[in-house]
Amino acid sequence: MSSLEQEYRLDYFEAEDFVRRECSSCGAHFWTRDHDRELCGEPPCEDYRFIDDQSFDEEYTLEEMREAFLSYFEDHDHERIDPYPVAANRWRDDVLLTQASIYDFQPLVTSGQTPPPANPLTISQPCIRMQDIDNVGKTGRHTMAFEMMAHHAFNTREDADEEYAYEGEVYWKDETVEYCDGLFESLGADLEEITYIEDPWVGGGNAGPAIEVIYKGAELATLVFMSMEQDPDGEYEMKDGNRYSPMDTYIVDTGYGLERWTWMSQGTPTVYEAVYPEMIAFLKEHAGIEHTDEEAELIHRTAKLAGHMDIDEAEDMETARGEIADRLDVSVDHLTDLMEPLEDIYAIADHCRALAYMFGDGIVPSNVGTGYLARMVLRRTKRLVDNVGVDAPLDELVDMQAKRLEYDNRDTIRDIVRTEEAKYRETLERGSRKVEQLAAEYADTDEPIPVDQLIELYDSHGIQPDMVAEIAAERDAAVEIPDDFYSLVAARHDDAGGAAVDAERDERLGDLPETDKLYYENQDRMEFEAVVLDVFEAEEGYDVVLDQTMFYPEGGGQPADHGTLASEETTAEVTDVQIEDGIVLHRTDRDPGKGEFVRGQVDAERRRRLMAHHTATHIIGHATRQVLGDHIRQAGAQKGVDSSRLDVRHYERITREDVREIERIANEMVREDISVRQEWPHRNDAQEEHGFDLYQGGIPPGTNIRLIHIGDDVQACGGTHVARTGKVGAIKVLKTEPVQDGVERLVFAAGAAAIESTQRTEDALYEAADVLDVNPQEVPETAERFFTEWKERGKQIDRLKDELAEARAAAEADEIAVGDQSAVVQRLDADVSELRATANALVDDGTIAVLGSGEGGSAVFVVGVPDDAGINAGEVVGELAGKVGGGGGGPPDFAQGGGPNVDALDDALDDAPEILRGVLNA
RNA sequence: GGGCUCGUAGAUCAGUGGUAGAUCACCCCCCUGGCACGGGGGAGGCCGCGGGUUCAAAUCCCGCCGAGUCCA
Repeated sequence: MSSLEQEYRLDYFEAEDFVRRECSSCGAHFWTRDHDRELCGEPPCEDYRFIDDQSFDEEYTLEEMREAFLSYFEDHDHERIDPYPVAANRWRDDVLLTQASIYDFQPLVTSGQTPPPANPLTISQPCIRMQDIDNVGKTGRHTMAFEMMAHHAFNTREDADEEYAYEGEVYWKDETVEYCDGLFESLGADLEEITYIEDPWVGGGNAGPAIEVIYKGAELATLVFMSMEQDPDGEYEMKDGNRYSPMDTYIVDTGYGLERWTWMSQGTPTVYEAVYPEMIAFLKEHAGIEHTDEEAELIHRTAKLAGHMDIDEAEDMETARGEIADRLDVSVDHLTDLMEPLEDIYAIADHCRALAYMFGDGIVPSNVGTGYLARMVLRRTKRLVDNVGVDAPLDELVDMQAKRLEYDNRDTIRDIVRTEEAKYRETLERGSRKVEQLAAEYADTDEPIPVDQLIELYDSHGIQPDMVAEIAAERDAAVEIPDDFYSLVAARHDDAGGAAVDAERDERLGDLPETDKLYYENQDRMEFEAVVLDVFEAEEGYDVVLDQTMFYPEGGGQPADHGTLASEETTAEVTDVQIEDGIVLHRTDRDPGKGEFVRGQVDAERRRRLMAHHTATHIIGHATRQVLGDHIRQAGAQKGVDSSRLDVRHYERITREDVREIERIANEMVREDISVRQEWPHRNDAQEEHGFDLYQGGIPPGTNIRLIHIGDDVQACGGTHVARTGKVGAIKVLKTEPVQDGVERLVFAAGAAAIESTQRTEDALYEAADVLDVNPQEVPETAERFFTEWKERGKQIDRLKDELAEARAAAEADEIAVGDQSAVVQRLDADVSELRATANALVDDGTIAVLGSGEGGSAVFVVGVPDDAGINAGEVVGELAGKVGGGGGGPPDFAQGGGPNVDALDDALDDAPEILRGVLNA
């Protein structure tokens, strides 16, 4: 094992006369110009020393600091790059939110498959980190939403075996530290105060040496030198216990917290007051928070110690607050009363900024993925707003941040917030009713509401246990919340994850050249000639590799082409086509023979339908965005021969009116017969010109990417398309359905399939009209009338049955005596409800009723007994039913039963008087 | 993507194999000068849809549709 210590002995440190020291408090190693320094400088080893103090030459606003940073690096040969969305799942599927600037370049750039947009580059990337959520507002420095300013350089080793999308070294550790130092100097910082702490970094399968940069008690930057990857045989063991070895690419990954730097320059009590002072002032005013001079002074003194209110470091919040109160010599209660409303307000401002980023970048609230995170943040914010009593609507608060961040979809953002708030309100109302019921149930007992009830309320109904306690208290019911509540919830979600292992692939594939893709050269040609390079035997049939092909392999939601491969001797059917590492595999039923010349013929009708549907998918997406708003983004798509579907992110159900409008716009695009253009620009140029919305179906690798233009609509797309929109013929939306909360599916048909589906719908309508014997237009009205009449008749029949039953009961039936009571035993073949009604009528007259029916292929009994007759109807029915091979039962005064043996019905009824007497005597 | 909860009158819900209920809202009547309240009466249900088990299913089982919620 080798140590990383050597990695930190930089020439720059040497030249600038730094010394390496060990912190006397935490033991960390750090570099400093101050040769007498004992402490590393980071809380909890030291307090904040910049509050109410001038730490740079000037005070900066957030915008000014961002500009100062970016222009410093521009002046030092870095290219400025526009920020990426906060929804990182738009270009990678391993994470949900952008948590650092390097996320923008993972995995394609960091692995060397794709060139960076510039090298070196500088950026200020909005980020959202949920893991610090409990610290937000309390420490004075934690935020959920922040901008990570950064400078990145992407390097490859001289002796790298493979080729990468960038070459050689731009710069490495010495220059990185020098830039950082230089930035401090340009702002007028006291360089003696800076400490560079050695803190190796590990994450996401990569690792490397790293340096934390501390100034006056605050961590202002992290300089990461990503240069190793996980490797069981690696020479370095890192703090996660895994082994790592050097990689061919090595990357400068820095992070400078914009908010911290701004705060440092201003020396305000908290970062929040430095970053969005107007919003804090607004919230204070609308929550009615005012402070005396004395209180304001105490808040200032508290702020300098707030670094200790870190739940990751402190045992718990109350203890931490207590320690601070001790040091300030005030009572904990006083301090808590003073600080808590402020902490809530800080958190609200921060959360609103996070929400503005999320909704501004097109995240739609949902029960899954990023949408779920957005929902959680919104609900948490709503609770804080209600808790501290801010008398302004939440959508206005979020809008304040959206305006500051210069989003232009602010109306949609407000709409989403309002919709989501309403949903939350309903959830709360539903939940409150449930809790009130439970509370009422347990209020009478001495028992508290059981924990498993609390878990269910949270897990299934979204009600926080403290909310349960609040409501229960009003109903005088007790609640005990266990400390490990959330781990109990987690225990209900035990995973039994089974990962399927892919079979190893034949090595021969690796030696074959990439297949020439003729389907991009001419999307209308269906015939071609090729040489069979190799044939693999598959489980069913063969996988044929050609030097070139017209067959489109399954991908981008477009199914594979079908067709034939014909050689001199044989014709093979192609039933599936896949692509692996650029090599197209044709699945066939026969072996065409390695080395043979073959003539390929693509099933033209199938391909034309798929092309029409693929082009139609782009058109429908474009039309949907126009109708529903710019936030509309593809969440998935599947093309087919008879219909296709497009899943889009949207926060409401798509209405019938929306569908009509989407269809209208889509078909207008078809009628305009717009040309469908493809091009292969450099990815950086494409992204520069069209932005991130290019990547509706994911981000393709490579230096150049394929774009499909349909009028204003531009998408990165690998599928095959018709040449002009007119070829699509017609587009018919067949239905819309919710796939999950926040995702709506549009199912539609194009071209011939559109006509066919319309015909099927019409056929159904005509058939219905035929049955009702009316015109198709009259079907809805007629159906409604029939349905109403049908219900009326049901009621009429019920009434008549009652009347009939009474009439039957009143009629002179053969009464027999059972003890001193009379009974009627009768067979009347009618349905159960009629028997019941008759029995009820007889019982009302004070007569025991034993009725049997053989209708419907089985024997049925109903036995009714007047009150205090001394006969259990259930027992009678039981015995009767036994005689027809079945069973029965019911309450003592009214029982039903039966059995399959209808032939024995009359005999059973003959025995009824005896049974009645027997039961009476028992 | 996975787990859990729920679909019964216009609304909110009870009913957990044996005659579909309550409260509010609605309609009519009584009480009142009028309103609120109060009293009496009435109307309103494919018990989400489809299958299965059973003599019998709102109730049990399976599938689907829909709503909600927690987790990744």
